[in-house]
Amino acid sequence: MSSEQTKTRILDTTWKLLEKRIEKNRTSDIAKAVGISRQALYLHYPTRAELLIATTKHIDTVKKVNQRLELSRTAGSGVERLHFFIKAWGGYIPEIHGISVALRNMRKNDKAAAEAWDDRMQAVRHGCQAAVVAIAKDGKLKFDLSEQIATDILWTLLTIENWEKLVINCGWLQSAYEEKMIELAEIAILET
Amino acid sequence: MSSEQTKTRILDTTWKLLEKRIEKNRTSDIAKAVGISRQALYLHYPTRAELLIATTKHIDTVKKVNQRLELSRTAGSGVERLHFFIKAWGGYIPEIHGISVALRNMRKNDKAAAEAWDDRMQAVRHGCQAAVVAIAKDGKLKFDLSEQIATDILWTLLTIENWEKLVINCGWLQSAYEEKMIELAEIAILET
DNA sequence: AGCCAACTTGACACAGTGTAAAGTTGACAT
DNA sequence: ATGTCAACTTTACACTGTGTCAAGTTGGCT
Repeated sequence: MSSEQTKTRILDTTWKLLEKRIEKNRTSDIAKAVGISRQALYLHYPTRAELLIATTKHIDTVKKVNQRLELSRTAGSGVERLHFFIKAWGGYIPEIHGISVALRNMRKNDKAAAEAWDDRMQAVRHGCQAAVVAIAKDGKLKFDLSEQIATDILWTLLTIENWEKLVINCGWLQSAYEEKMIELAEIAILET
Repeated sequence: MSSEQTKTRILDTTWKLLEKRIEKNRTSDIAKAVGISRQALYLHYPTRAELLIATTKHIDTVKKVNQRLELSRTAGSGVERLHFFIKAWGGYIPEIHGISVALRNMRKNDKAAAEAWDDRMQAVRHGCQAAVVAIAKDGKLKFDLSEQIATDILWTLLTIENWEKLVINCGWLQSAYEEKMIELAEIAILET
């Protein structure tokens, strides 16, 4: 078994494991699920944080997140761009929810995990900002909002935590979440 | 030193400790700060979760949270009630932020902590619901929103996580947070 | 035959929580 | 003044999960 093959198996297994049962996250559980020893796992990913970060990147590659977000870049208007972005990111959240919980839970203890999480959130913020800038260019941004404040609001609305609250706690359908988020984002930052 | 006096000292110290430095949360740190041995701490609060939960209740008592929320109950209109509630709860978040971080961090491992946290969030939800019901009674609720959906939205807007994002991450002033939340809540659930 | 990469087994260090047990101290009751 | 009791101390240890260390196995390649 080549090192690369095993690494891929590890990432796929970690992904699947985190996707369903949120418990049984320990390195020993993951190793068992992959079918290798815990030490072999450490051979490939020296810390739990690195494993989770690699898994996140793996999911991004497989799910082609960049390609999804590409759509919003080609949008004609700022408002259209906002729609595409919310659908792309909002629709991506369910795919990364499992791993995001694991990564988030490590933040308090692990600096590397905290940085990886923050990086990801900054990437989302950039997406929000791009939509806001496009809207401002169209003259559609609410008159009393700076681009920064509008970005703050959009970024806050679109957190994974808010998705969790609405879809998991409140039982909203994914489609309802996406529609409502678009509606809320619009009334929050667009001039009517 | 009577047991009650010591318990109060423990709760006050835990409160102060969590208010500033978020690190140095360990039972040994708390005991040291109180000036007693770690075992004496366990004598009064047998688990960390119980200590944190007791601290939360202690803060509620000292800060008279019920009294604050009372105001919104005496409001004339539904909209007024919404304002009072957002100001009361939104203004309370900074007071409990430290302890809320600690309690939240325990959720994944500790059932008692998870329940205490969820209880608290349910209490907030009830406040949101009461405002929504009052607004609906005035005929001011958005026509396409059920009371439940409106409550979900309000509840989600007013999470501690969103406060953190805006006030801590984005650097908003507390006053800006409160004003913006009132504005957002209004445009999200009120019929214009 | 010899080598090397991928793996295994087993032991152990470390942090933080919680338990157990034996000893100290000071107030208060008789 | 003596005994008792509650509040506390010190010391030691169990447990979980992460990460380290070291020695051994296995199978393919040259």
